Amino acid sequence: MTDQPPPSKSRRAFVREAPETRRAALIQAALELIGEAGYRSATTRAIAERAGVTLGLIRHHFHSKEDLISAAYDAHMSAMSDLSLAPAERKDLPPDQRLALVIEANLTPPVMSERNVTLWASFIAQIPNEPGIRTTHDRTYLSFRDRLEALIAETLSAQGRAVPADELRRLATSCNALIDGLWLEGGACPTGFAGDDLVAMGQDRIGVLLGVTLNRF
Amino acid sequence: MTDQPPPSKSRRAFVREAPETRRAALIQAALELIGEAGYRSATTRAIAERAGVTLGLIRHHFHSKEDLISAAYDAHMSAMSDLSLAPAERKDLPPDQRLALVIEANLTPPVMSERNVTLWASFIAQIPNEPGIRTTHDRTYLSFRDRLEALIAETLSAQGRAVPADELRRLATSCNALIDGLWLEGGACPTGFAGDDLVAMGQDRIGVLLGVTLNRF
DNA sequence: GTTTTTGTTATTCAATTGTATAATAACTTG
DNA sequence: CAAGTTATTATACAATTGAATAACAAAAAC
Repeated sequence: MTDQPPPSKSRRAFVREAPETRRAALIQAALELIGEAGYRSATTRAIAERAGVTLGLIRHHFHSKEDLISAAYDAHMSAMSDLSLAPAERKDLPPDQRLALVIEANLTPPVMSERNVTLWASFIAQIPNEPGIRTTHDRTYLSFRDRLEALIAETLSAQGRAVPADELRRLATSCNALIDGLWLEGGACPTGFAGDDLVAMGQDRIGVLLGVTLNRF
Repeated sequence: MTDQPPPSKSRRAFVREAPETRRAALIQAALELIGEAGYRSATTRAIAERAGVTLGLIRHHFHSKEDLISAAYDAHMSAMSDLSLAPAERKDLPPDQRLALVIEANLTPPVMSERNVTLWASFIAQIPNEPGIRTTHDRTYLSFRDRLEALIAETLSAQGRAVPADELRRLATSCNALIDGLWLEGGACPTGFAGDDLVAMGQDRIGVLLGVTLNRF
């Protein structure tokens, strides 16, 4: 069927792909490897093999391995933010229900997973080495908190409640911390919590912090 | 003053130390290096140099580098637990004040620091590689949560309130998550929060979750 | 004081890593 | 269809790594 037409001297057959395609494939390969077996397993050779290419392509499409890792961190955090904040855009739902869905998305797969905790920890641990990682971290963290803050403001406003800006900021920071902490516990101890236990806890406690009822939708 | 009596053939002078001393020195050296510049910088040679010995000693006092890293993680988590839970033992103080002090200890240096976040993330990222790391993580996590749960129970009980065991467990899990999340944010964004802002937030929000007043001691 | 023990140094080794360079071929352009 | 572009492969290289081994000496045992 798919017999390889032996080229002149047994050189591996290949297809030219668009740079964006190859970059995306290399990024995905790096994320898979780090998520599966940690940062150490993501060598240039392993990444290239996972992406179905040879080692040299990394240097061709990225300035260095460090550059690839930074790009992978950026892509991963963007994807996770989009996944967990997707319910916030559903304008057909009331804000309190959207908030409950955002919490649920954060505390269920695929956002909450052992793989993602490993990935996240691997990148955080690289902060002292690569300045690009810190920049991306700060940007994505503030972006998520701001969008969560907006959703909280909407929720409170819909109930006729108004809070000062600084108090709103503290509320968002605390709720963000609670979500992060539960996400971490669920991902690091995958067997420690039953079913939607963490989701119920998250919705319930954030409801208490905000003075609203979020669960039981 | 301290001229070295040149040994027979320019071999480095040394002093024999007790195994526990050397083990502790190597562990501390590893923790310093990982905390300063991440896991990658903690090579066997760098650890030995930091500890003031030569490379071969690691294999003499530990079965492997992996064994040293596991021991370092264990020692570090124990030290942090002791630091942050020390106020819980002060029987001269009422439980609500002890709880407030535990929260404060968790959200101020030396427990909350960029170095410690880097350290913690580095170890978590090693979980897929070394099974010993996961064991230590689960043990220290559950130990901290249990002791926090006991302190919460004491606090509520002192106010004449009793909660079912399962609800108490959820309360402890949520409070632990909130503390972890704030600790993480403070350590990862050292410039993002002013003074005791995080401490006030932690005490205030956990007070809300428990229905007690913890701040302003 | 002599012997024994073992903590410690010094050196070597095989494996792996990220990167660099040259050769090649797939696709594009005209 | 011919020439040019560049994505891709193949190979090499210098540096680093964790580990292994042998030589040595400091302290203990006798």
